[in-house]
Amino acid sequence: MKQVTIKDVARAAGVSYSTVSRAMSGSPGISEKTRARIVQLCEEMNYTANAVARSMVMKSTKLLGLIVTDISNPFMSELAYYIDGQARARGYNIVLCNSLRSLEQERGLFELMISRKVDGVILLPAESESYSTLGALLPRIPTVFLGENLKDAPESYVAVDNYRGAYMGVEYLYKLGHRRILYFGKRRGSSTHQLRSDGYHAACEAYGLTPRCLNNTFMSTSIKYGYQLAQQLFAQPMDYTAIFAATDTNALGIIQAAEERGIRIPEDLSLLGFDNIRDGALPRIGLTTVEQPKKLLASMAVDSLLDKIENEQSGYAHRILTPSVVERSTCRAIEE
Amino acid sequence: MKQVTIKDVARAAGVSYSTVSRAMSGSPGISEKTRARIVQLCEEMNYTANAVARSMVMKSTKLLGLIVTDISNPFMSELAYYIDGQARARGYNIVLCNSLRSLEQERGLFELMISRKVDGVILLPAESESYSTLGALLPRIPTVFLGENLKDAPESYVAVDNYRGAYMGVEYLYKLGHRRILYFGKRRGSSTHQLRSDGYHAACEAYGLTPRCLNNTFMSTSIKYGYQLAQQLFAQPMDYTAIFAATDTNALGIIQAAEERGIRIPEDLSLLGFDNIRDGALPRIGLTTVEQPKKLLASMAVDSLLDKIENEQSGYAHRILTPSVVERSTCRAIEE
DNA sequence: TTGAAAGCGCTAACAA
DNA sequence: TTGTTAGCGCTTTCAA
Repeated sequence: MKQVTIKDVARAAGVSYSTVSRAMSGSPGISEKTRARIVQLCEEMNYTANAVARSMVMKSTKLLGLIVTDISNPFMSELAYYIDGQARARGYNIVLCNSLRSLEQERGLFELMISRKVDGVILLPAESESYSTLGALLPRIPTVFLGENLKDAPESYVAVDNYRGAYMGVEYLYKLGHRRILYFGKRRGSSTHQLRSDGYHAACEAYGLTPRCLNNTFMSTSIKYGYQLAQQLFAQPMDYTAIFAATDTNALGIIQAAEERGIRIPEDLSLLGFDNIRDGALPRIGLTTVEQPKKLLASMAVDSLLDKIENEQSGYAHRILTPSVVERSTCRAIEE
Repeated sequence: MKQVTIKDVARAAGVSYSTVSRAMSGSPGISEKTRARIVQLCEEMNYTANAVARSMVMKSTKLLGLIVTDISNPFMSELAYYIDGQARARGYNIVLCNSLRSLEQERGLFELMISRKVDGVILLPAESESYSTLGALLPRIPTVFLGENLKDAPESYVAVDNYRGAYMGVEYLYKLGHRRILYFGKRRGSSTHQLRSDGYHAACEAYGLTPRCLNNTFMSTSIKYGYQLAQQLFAQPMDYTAIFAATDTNALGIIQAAEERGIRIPEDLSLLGFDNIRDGALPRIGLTTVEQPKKLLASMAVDSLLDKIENEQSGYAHRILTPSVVERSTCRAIEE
């Protein structure tokens, strides 16, 4: 396990170590002959440059921090997949951490990233409060927020237009003939949820519909909580023809509760989700939903961050992507 | 963005920088008074130790490489979640990479990990061939293979007992009354698949059943391929009462094809999976399956690796965990 | 209890 | 074209 260093190679080749460094890094000012000889020798000696030492000198680790709340969540793991691809294509690797949706943990991880000297961090925030919690830490390292809309905060973020997505969702259901649409699962403390809810209300107003909401009173969003909420809901008489779920995970919970209660989707009830997580595409589920373009979100986040890093831009950018409705089989047209 | 270094703090405190270092690292041989004063000053100055410089000196990055084939795969993202948790609890962070199930990529990533000087790597191999492809690289960095069974190779791994799991699966179906069980989706180039298939055959022999197999001829395993394979299968008359799918993803593809064909599960056909990915637990799916204990696999992989690193053990360990059957709703008892 | 100094492995400015 | 040398920010002997 003894590591071969640049010195060992230099000694063996009978040159100085700057020559070896030049040969390896492809810098100019070295004869092709020497370079070839040295590169060859490096192979033979199993020499691999020490990236830590290089980071030290270059003041760049070529590492990006990725802080997510929970990598086992399919929405986040899909984002992570694309982020890694894009980052690697540009010569960076990813240090991954889970904040467990705790502001405290998140802050600790952020400090860790600073001390690890990653070149920048992509943050899928634990809550919309994250921005203020992180406060003084933010200027110390290039950061882009992903997924959460920070409104006009002076910090880079990329997110989908949640307001518009919700608006489009209502529009879609309206055109299918639905007039009584329940909005399901809004959670406090998330600007994403707030915007979606606002979009829903605006669309209702525009189409002359009476808004009706069932909020999520739990701390986070998951299939389980969606299920529990839906159980309460279905205990009451059903005075709506469609449910617009704040997230796909909520929708999945609704499906489960409906199943148990003998409510058929979409025959008795139409269901629309938001996010387009992969599970929604599964057989027997076929969830119709508002899509977040995950690949695009990921690559824009990386590009946005690298712009900041490589061009040392001190400004910030807000990028808002447009969602779209993905039709599958949980919504149907009705005549009322 | 100018970084505050230990020197700045030392200057401000009017002490040498070794004193600051001692104060921060909690080493002995420094008066409580000075320590308190310096710690206080560090806070005020926003000093954060540079982990890269420390790695340089300590010859340890406190970083673990995690190479998976595809983090968006739910089985792997769940493992990654637990791995991060366990690693962080022990003071390490994770550098995540996707090999895209390419041996070539995987090798490149492995070299990258060596050059990044991560303290060790956890590898979810692209293929069973990975072990030999990596060959000469393996001795250069502590590694543990996760998920794939390396038989008696002199390298650490932790995996589930795939042979036994398959055996148990057949046993389970047998007790439900099934006598004609089709094994579905074995893929070449994976020792995991080979062992499961062997277990299936052994159990058939033990119970006097005639083995019957449909192999996956694609390069990898996914819902899509499972679906295509199942389409072919269902074009033929059905002379079996249960399918044992090599993986849950295969099973999900089967469900889809069955759905389209009007084959009811479990009324017309029982279906058993393997892995217990989270999607299987979804409403309307309720896949009965052989479970891999993911949390345990993850923490054993981390512990196994850290043992190797921290105790500088040069040996290796093989850890095989026992799977179990998770009953949900895709299998039923029959009388034949 | 504290300070001085060496050195981790590398890059780059400057000399030769 | 190549070599010499000064750091990068830190930890850790060894002396004081």
